[in-house]
Amino acid sequence: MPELPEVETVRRTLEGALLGRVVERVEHLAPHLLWPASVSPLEQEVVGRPVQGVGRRGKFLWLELGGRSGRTERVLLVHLRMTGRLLFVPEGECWPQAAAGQGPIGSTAVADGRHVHAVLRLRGGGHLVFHDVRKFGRLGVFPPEALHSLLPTGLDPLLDPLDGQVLRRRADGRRMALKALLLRQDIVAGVGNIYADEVLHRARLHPAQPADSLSAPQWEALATALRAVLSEAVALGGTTLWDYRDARGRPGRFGRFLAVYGRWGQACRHCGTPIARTRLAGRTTCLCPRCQGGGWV
DNA sequence: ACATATTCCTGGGGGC
DNA sequence: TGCCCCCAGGAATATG
Repeated sequence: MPELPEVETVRRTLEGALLGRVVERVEHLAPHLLWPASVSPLEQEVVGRPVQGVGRRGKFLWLELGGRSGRTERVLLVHLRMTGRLLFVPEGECWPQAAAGQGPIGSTAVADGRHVHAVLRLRGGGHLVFHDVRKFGRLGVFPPEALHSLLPTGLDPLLDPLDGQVLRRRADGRRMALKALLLRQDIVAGVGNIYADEVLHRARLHPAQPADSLSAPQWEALATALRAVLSEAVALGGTTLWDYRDARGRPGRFGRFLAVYGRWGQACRHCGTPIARTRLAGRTTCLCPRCQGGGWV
């Protein structure tokens, strides 16, 4: 599922493909896709505007759309949630095939274009396609000054300065389990279920450990693990377990370096102990009982 | 103020 | 083979 590294990979792919391109037409727009607060009608708000930039914060992604003033006059804000894909389809390719992606995983059941919920046709050829099997993804147009109120307030580990002290201040004495803390977008923005488990394993911290029980070195280890794991994942184009594809239909390559997520029953790469699976904060949670020991439930 | 449950949605897998 | 049920989860919302 797209978390920070996957969204950042999509952002980079789109930046390379869309800068300077002008939206010519909007097609196949499904009403359920729209954020209720989106400026409408969407087509009127985006047509004729050039893409001036592609931004990201946490798991949110946006296209900066220009206008007569030369400045960014609108943003097209996107959240992919569980199975959303933003796909750039160059001139000459057709979008149902591009949505299917390549490779062995997730390449079935989406080849017919059933799950395409919006298409932005670009002047001079090519499309931007929003594809989403589970329809959780959202998209909307907003004035750029509205962006700050829509984005998550948490620290983005790859955009904001982050160390142990900053993280501890953000946690603000909360007693909640570390896993639940990492999933909160108003504390750390961009971490989802996979990277929460990976980061905690890297930091040698138990997912159930209460946040208010961490020592200063443990906060430091957590901050370091957040920056390290997320940037390593970005460098490999993110993780594809099932559905994720970048904006050119390519799967991520970080999956084979996962330490714990999806590896229950297999040996911990660090100590050989079988990886355990449990349920925490309502989520499947994977950990090494030895590396991340400490007696927490 | 915190924690847990529910909702949205579909495809895939297990069980019978 | 074909049902039925459950599971996966990001984030908003509701309830305890």
